[in-house]
Amino acid sequence: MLKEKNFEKHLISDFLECGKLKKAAKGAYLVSPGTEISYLPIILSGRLRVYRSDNEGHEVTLYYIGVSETCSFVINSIINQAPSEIGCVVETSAEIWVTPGYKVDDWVVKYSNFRKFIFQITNKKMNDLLSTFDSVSFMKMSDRLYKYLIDLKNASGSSIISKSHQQIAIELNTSRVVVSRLMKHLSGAQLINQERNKVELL
DNA sequence: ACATTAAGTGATT
DNA sequence: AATCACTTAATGT
Repeated sequence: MLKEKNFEKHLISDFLECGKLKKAAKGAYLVSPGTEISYLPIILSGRLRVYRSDNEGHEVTLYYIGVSETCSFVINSIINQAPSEIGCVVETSAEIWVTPGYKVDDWVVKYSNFRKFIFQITNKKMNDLLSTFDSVSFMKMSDRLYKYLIDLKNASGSSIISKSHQQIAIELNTSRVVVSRLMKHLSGAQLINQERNKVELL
C-alpha cells in the first residue's frame, strides 16, 4: 500500500515505526462529532462511513472511506487542532494503520509524495461531498435513495447491500415509511431486488 | 408458541 | 415527503 503511493523510504520507515495496527469492528464509532483527534488513520481493509449530525441525533451520510484512504476532515482536525465536525462509523470491519497526528505536519513539509497523497484524498473526498450536497439540495427523495444505493455499490464493490430500511432512512435523514415506499417503486421498476435486511441492485 | 423486529399500506397533512 | 396507525411477514428465544 505504501509503495503504491510512492512514499519516500524515510517516510515509510517512520510511518511503520511510529504507527500501530488497529482493528475496528462493524458498528464501532471511531470519531464522534466534537472530539479532538490525535491520530491519522489509513484504512488497510474494510470501509468507514462519514456522517454529519445535529444535536437532535439526525444524521446524513457524507461519504465513505475505503482501502488505502484516509479522512480529510480528520487531517483538517489534526493540522488545525480543532474538534471534529463529523462522525465516523465502521461499516464493514476494518483494519486501520494509525500514526500519531503530530507527525503529519512534519511529513507534509518533508515528503512531497505524502503531500500529494493528502491533496489527492482531499480532492476526492471534496468531490464525493459535493456529489452528496447536490443530491441533498436538488434531488427528490426517490432519486436520492437510488443514488445512495449506487454510491454504496461503488464503495463496496458489491451490488448487495445488507441494510434495513430503517438504517437507510437514518443515513438519508428521512423516515422508514418513505424508504419502504420508494423501495417498492424501485422494485417494481426492476431496478432492485429486495429481501429482509437486504437490497440487490440490478 | 410467543415476542420482537422488519416491511407494507391507507389515510391525513 | 412526513406522520400516524395499523397489518403482515420474518426471525429470534
